[in-house]
Amino acid sequence: MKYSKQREQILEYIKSVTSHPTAEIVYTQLRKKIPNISLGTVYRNLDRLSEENNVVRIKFSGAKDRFDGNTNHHYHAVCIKCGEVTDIFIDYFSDIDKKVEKYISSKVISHNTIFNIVCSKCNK
Amino acid sequence: MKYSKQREQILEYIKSVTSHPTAEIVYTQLRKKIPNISLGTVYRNLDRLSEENNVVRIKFSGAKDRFDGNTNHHYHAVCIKCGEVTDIFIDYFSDIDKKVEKYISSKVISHNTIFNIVCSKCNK
DNA sequence: TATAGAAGTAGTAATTATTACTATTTTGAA
DNA sequence: TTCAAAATAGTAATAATTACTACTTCTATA
Repeated sequence: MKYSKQREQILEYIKSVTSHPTAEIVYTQLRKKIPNISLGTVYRNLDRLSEENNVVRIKFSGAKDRFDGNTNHHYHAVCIKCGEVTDIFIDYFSDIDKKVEKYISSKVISHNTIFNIVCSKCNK
Repeated sequence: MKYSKQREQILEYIKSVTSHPTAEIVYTQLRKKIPNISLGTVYRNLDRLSEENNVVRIKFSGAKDRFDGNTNHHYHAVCIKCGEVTDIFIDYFSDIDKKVEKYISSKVISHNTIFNIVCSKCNK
């Protein structure tokens, strides 16, 4: 993989925030520094960076993909009112994989869980 | 809600299978009975049926939505090789919601979990 | 039973998120 | 320095779904 200024800046931006931005948000933010960067470049690089586990792609059902610079395992919670995504730093629930494995008698590789919450702001 | 032959047939089909079909699969199947049914009608009715909890919409990350005629709570497992979706009839893990609730001190409404597996066919 | 108008449909166009394409530019090993 | 491989900008294409519109079907009521 050859160096590029665009990819460096994309990674730097993703690592600097905890807001789980979409590709489009990354694009509009980076245009402040690299005015003629293209949306395709952002998509392509986020793709490659997540392939190489430098960022995490969070696929939400029915919504744009979001990206997370924190590659340590954690869960995500999404507010059903405002859509904000919060990190949940708790251990991986390996016991539920075992339970399911027993049920289907096939290998369980992993699980993806999103918690639907009402965030403190929206609860007022 | 007014009766329609199309909606009746869509519901009947969904209730008769356990294959978790996509809207498009429902469409191609129903064309055998109602040759000029339109894809938009299938989408609209699956939408309404799931709004009214007569069917369950399963939103997979990065894949087409699938529909399930079984409205009793259960989990789903998807084979990472062939994409087949299997029902997992085990109790809802309410304890993990409580754990997360404690962590974020906001109300947890529910969680959505998909298990990534290798099905028995693909394991050979 | 006839009918009016609300709700539903078929067929098509539009939208949204993402990926693909292409001509040009950048990178880095020799 | 050079030059081919890899990356980019800008645009076109794709895929899933939703929206629109003219026509059809239901069904409550006269």
